[in-house]
Amino acid sequence: MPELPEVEVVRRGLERWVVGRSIGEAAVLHPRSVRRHAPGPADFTGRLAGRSVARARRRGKYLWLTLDSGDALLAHLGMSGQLLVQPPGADDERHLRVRLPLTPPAGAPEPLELRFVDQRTFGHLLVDRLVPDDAGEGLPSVIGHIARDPLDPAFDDDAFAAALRRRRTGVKRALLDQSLVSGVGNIYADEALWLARLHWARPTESLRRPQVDALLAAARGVMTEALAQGGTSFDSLYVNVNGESGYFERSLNAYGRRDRPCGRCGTPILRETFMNRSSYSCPKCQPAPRDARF
DNA sequence: CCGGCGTCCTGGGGGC
DNA sequence: TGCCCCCAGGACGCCG
Repeated sequence: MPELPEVEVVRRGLERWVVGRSIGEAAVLHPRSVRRHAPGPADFTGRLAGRSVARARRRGKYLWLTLDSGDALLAHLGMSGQLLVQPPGADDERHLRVRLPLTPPAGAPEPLELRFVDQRTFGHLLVDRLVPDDAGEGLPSVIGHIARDPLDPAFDDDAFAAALRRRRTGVKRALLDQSLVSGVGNIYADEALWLARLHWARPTESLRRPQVDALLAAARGVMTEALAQGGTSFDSLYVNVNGESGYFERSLNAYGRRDRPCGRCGTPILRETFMNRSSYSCPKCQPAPRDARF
């Protein structure tokens, strides 16, 4: 499940392997993977052909390649998406959805392919115009509503705290709302809440500023640590986004740990269903509020 | 306008 | 052994 750290690892891989190359004739092997490209697969392919890649950028879980046309190739990996850089002769992956030939810059050694592989097709690619954002930088128009993420230097803690307390909902639902703060998914939400000793159903309007600060610090800490561990595996030709950064095996305190002892107090971790997904928490360190909001 | 629910999708695993 | 159901969940459309 790629969240911010995994997507950032992919972005770094794209920066290394794709920036400076040109895209050839793309092949859309599964139309669902470009379903958000409204003009359809042929237009998708046409707007990429011959364009060179200038930058690899990211906001939250979205990442995009800026093109010399003023467009961006925007990607969301969903639950199971991968972007792989392969030699053109490599066997097709079982769930290969889109193939993007990369022509080398003059004098560069070998041709490559960028491949979008996605078992469950929750992810997608699209080509979109870049429009200026609030800082005057280019942002794909369709993600104008996506907030900055906690690792973005321009993330505004004060504005976040104020917006959070204006909400009338539970704190985990707010953390997962990408228009409020981006990049946080189910795993890092549970980990950040455990670190900040907050229950997922805690009403946002009842959070005091020190608790908001603790929550942000926890989210930043857990994502920075995951990034440090995941960032070690992208120096091969493969852009690593298997969603298992090694972080998961060693360092999770709450997520997926049902009935296992809390690392602080030993109380068995509780699994509850919320928003059609699992929430893991320590019932002692993160007691449910009386005025729980879901 | 905003909160919150339903929906999309596939492979792995458990139960019988 | 095979079948069926459940589970994983990000983001958007839509409803109240």
